[in-house]
Amino acid sequence: MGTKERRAREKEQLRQQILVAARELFVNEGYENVSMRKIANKIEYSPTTIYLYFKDKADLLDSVCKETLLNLLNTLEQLKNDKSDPVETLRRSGRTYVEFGLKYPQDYKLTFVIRPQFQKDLGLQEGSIGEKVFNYLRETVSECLQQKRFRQADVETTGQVLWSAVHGVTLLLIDFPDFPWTEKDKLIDTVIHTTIEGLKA
Amino acid sequence: MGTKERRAREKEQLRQQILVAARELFVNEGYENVSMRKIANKIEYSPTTIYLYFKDKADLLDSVCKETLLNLLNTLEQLKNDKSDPVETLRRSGRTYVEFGLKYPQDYKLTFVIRPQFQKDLGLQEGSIGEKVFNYLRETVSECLQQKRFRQADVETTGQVLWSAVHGVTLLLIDFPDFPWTEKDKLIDTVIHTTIEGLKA
DNA sequence: ATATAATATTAACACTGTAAAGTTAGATTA
DNA sequence: TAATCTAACTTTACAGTGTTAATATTATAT
Repeated sequence: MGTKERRAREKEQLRQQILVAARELFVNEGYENVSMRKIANKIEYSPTTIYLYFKDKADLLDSVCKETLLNLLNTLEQLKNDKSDPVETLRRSGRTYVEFGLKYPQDYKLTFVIRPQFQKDLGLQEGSIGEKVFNYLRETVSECLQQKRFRQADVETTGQVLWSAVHGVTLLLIDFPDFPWTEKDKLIDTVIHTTIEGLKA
Repeated sequence: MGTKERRAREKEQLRQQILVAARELFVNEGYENVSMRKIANKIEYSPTTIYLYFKDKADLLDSVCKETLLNLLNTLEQLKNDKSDPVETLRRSGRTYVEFGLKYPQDYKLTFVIRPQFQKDLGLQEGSIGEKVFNYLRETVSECLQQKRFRQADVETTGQVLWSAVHGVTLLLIDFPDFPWTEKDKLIDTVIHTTIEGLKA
């Protein structure tokens, strides 16, 4: 009598299907240019079916972003395996973060710019994936501080400074692709290097 | 026979009226939540009248943003009057930039996040106000480098690193108001201080 | 076979940006 | 002064939007 389970599985499958279609469209055409009808068309269901699986369009965005954050978290955590120099880990985490943003620029903007606009009060609350990502940063920074590799400072502020730097350069590179940037890799490296040197000083 | 001039003046007046209404609505309700009809209502004209003055909604956004940039430029250039320490000027410019963003958060997002999305290929091209703002940064950085206050580096990269830092912290503070930030002023100061120290190292 | 529950669809509402055509008032010319 | 022209503005219309309520369909359990 596993029909219930099968149904639940099927239901979850369609949910995923919607999510996949939504992400693909959001990423390629931008959140605002994607209509519920477009998503529905893609999965060959009627538009209103989506509302049986997601509260509204913002909820759909929310779910897509959570996936993105999970993705980012996994990508970052792979770095922590080798127990080398924490400062080096931090540097590589920074690079990985920016590269993640540039590899999936629309995903990045969806998650870190557009979503906050729609989901007020999303303060990376407890248990959220966003919080886990920031915790990763906390831990890495914490090690650097414990090993006295940085000037004395609190973990929170230090983490936030680093986040600011990588967030800033990522968004600028995404949003102003035609600006006469310094060679991209050089810029990213310099941003991270400068910030880390600044934290030592 | 100054009727022609009067008419031109009246026309410009209405243009300004539209711009003022648009800015006010964009800033209070967000670009996406403002319809042409809302703007039209506010100025008590029919919606399509706006199209006699602006190509479309994105053009309206564009004009609002140009004003914002001019505003920012003026705010920054007031700092350059006192010919004190260039590093100090840079530090104060950074603070002023972030404060500007936090004082008019919607304006800031409109200009530095939303506009680029709508106006592809806007690379702060020659003669643009955006370019002038970056030129301000170039000059200030240049002085610091000439006076050997920073480690040897090129003006462009250095400017871009600074921009990344202030842009990053500004947007994070705007977009995640509920995140458990370090005390705001402390964070801003630390971001700028860290970056500048990093440039010295 | 029938009742029940789950799932999907149709129709509708109040909006959106904007193009095209129509109107009106004021200036220019005859 | 009367006719014409022109610039400014409005009306109407279209194709699209997110979303709700009512309806229909399908699959399961009795």
